[in-house]
Amino acid sequence: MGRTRTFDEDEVVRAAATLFGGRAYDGVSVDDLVTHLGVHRNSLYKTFGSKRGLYLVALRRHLAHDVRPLVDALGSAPDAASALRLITSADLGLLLLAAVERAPADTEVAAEVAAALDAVDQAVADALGVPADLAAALTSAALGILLRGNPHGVGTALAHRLDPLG
Amino acid sequence: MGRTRTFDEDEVVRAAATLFGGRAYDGVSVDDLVTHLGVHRNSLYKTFGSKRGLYLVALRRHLAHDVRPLVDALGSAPDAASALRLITSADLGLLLLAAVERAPADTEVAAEVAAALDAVDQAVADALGVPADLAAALTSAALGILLRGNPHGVGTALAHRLDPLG
DNA sequence: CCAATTGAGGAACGTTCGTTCTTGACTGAT
DNA sequence: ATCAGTCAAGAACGAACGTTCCTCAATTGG
Repeated sequence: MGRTRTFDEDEVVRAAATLFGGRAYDGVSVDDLVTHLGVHRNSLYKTFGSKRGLYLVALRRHLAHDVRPLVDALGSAPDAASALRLITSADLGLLLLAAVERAPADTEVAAEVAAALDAVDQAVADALGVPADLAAALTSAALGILLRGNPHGVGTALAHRLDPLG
Repeated sequence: MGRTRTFDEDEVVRAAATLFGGRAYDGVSVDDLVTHLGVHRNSLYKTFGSKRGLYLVALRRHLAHDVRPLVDALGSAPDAASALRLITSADLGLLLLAAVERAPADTEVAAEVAAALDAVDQAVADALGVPADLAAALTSAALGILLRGNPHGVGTALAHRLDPLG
């Protein structure tokens, strides 16, 4: 039944997530994808429908493979400092970029991002036993630290001050 | 000596900053700029050299008109909660977008953004008398809250918990 | 071994991008 | 009144974009 594939679909999605996590959506061209992903144009469109289709799949993979484990780990965070450390040491580049750049222009992306962040908030709230708004604040703070590349372990500095919160 | 301008240069730059603050750099076309700014293509290129030239001027205007006043106000912030409130209620859309989306691809943007954030960090550190890394953490936290649109006054929730810091 | 199906390969599509060119209208100084 | 200089107006440029089409190679079921 037809020729066998020479590319691994999950591998392609993973590489796409890396590319999209590194620069803006419009900064990654289909040529870039074809070149770096080891998949042919035709196969890309046959498999994912469009550039946006591949982006959505890559985003969902990022959420499933990078954010979900973080949420699970947060479930057993003993205090705010630990939670902050967990988030700030996670690889959330694509989520961040999606939130700032794509969500305002793509409601489907916005929904995925909001759901993912809500899950993180919930995990923080449950683990620390703090109100929802404070949990959201902690998540936001961690994202802000990630945004700046967590210079000089800045996350740790805040974490120490937040310990009494737990 | 020549025809008089029919557009106000500062008005154009201000409108450009608004546009660039609302969506990604590549999401704002020159056509968009020409349409919304009341300046003609030719004048745009004559005045700013290129789309990127206009972007840089708009970014610098944003830093001078929106970030600088924030830094000044932070100078007399009595405690961490006040500082956080000041930052989270500022209009920093373009700075945020520039930091996440443009800085990785444009070293000049990266330099402007880094300098601006450093100035905020410094103001926070001076006003509160806290170490540099903690000040940077506070700035980062505020940026993270802005990133999520400060839902339900989340900034305030964190601010109350940070009061003992001041 | 042939027919049917699916992927690979690459050229080509129309559109939109940022930028430039050409033309004409307006202004101030000579 | 004229001339040089600036701006407005919009057509037009080549390049790059996302997408589609066509042809050939490879694989499986009859």
